[in-house]
Amino acid sequence: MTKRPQNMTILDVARLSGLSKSTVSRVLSGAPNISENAKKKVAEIVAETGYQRNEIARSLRSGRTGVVALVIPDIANPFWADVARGAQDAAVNEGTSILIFSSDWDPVREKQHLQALVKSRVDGAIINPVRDGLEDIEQFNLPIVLIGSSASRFPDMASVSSDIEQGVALGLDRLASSGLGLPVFLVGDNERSASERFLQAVRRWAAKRNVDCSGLIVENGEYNVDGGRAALERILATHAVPRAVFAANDLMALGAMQALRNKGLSCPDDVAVLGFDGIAAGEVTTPALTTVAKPSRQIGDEAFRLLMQRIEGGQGDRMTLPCTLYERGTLPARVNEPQPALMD
Amino acid sequence: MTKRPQNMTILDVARLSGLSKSTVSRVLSGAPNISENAKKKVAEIVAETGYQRNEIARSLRSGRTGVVALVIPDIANPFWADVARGAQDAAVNEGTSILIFSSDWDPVREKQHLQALVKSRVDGAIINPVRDGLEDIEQFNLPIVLIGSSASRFPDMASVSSDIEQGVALGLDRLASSGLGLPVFLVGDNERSASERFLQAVRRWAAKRNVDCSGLIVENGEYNVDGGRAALERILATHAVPRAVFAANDLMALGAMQALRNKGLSCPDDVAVLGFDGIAAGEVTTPALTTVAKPSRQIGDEAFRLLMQRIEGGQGDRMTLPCTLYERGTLPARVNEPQPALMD
DNA sequence: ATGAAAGCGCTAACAC
DNA sequence: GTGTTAGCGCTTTCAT
Repeated sequence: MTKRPQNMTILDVARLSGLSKSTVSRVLSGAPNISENAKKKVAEIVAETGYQRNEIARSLRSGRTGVVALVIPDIANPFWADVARGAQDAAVNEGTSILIFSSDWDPVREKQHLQALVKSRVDGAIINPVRDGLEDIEQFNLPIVLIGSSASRFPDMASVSSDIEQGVALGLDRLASSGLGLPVFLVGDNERSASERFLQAVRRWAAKRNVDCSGLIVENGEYNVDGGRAALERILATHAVPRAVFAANDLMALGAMQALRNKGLSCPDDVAVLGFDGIAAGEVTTPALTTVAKPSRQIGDEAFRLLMQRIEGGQGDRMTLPCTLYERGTLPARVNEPQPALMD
Repeated sequence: MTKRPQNMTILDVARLSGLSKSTVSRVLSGAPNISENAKKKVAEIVAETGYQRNEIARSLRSGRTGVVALVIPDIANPFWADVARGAQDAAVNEGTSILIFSSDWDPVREKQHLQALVKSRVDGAIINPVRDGLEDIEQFNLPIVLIGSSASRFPDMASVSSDIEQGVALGLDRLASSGLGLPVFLVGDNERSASERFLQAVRRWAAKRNVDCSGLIVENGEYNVDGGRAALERILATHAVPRAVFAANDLMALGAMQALRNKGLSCPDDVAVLGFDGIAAGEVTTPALTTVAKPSRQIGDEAFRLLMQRIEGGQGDRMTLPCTLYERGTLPARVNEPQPALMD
């Protein structure tokens, strides 16, 4: 009966192999200048006993834990789950684990998480800040990569975000190509800065295309299906039926479709709906949701890579990934020539 | 300019407060028999410097990391994301962090994760095993709580799962109450044991209700929307159009709805569809998916609690949570009296 | 009530 | 190439 691997220390391996602690340690970390004999001996003992290095002790010396944190608003939201998946996949190959924190759009919760995270001594963190409260974390000079639209507010930090401006233009041009005018807009209200950036992109697009956007109809709502439904219902109650709805995220777009159905309005014949995210749930509705897709997995993937660079002492820059259009069934066919893409 | 909290040690606090290392440590861990003066002094210094205990060093001594692992097939699958959310919420309150591993239905991946997890010296793990390979982990006598249907294969381990048998009966009774006969079944094939349990429950129900189930039509498919669509398409190609489809999970049920639509079949008038999971995406389809819902968040929540009990040295038992029916739009109205519930 | 000292399991100088 | 030794930051006897 050999010792439980759990309780074996490097000292036991040393004794069993007739070598010293340090030599065993060297073999285990693949240091150069080790005799074949030592390597073999250690390998034997390890195989025999199932010994595993205690990573905690290693961490204590090296200061690195092999764990990074991912702080997102809601793991149960498909978009964020996809981002997590991307980061996760990238991390596995590096032998790194990911600690996921859902802040649930709650700044207090987020703060708790941030504290928990520096306490856990993670090597770095990928963060989508709910609000602007990054001050607490900045002082710990922990390697950080920002994701999402708040990146623009911290110009000196590494970040990866999707190109909202390009995405909005993509969507608005597509709407225009169906001969629809400016749509009404549904934006989330627990992601203020994201909404602002979205609307700003709309105005910029209008300016470039010489479209009058003085009478923009915008409704806020919670960042979920019910929020989208309620938001469109409010618009329907107070305005003429719009020709098109552009939601700043897919969940709200799905809600908008429900609101239309409830009113007996047909989509896309009466009202066109355009989403923003590209979540899988948009494929299963009738009609399927046409949407501007953010590269969610890629965002997670690139953010992780950037973070690793930063951890390794590199600079890690800012990255903007383009959006693409998932053409499905909630827009009418095109009637105009597609516009040339907007360039800055 | 005070020292960076990151580099401050308990020794610095000791020096600054004129106390000894040990006393400071005692104050910090709330030990009894400390003078008010010492408490005050330490509190001051901590407030002043922002000192934080190094959890890694603590872990090294105490053997506990304050981190638990959650191993699930796919974080991007809404059902599992919900489970994760439940566990997460429970963990926050306990000051515990959760390491999430997606095995992607891949036993090799899972094995990697399991190793990574014992290396990280987590305090315990909540696991939904892809296949039967739990041998590797059992030897580490790490506190473990199983979730999902495989729990039944490890009768001596703590577990929480949903009551498949009751859920299946619930669904089948509901189908029967609409005057529909036995449905065709769509089950996932990368979750063998779950599928078996599901079908077994079907047979048990048939026996209890005196229904002939000799000619059961069952089709396997990947555990996702496309898998469900393809599976039903295969059935449609080789059999008469069934009156009802019962999918072992919601994603496949959604796929089934797509297959029907593609064939020009109406749901629920031509074919009824019943799902199993209760994911949010089922609410947004037209018609919305009627489904037997597993208590996903609660599963995560209870699993975490059980795990904590086990970590604290308790036994932690086995727990089975009932399913409920989300009555939505993919079944025709009831025509028969509801059957009395099945009892064992 | 507090201090001194001995480790937790490992790595990294520093010797030889 | 390998062994010796001194910590990493903390908790916990054991004294006092």
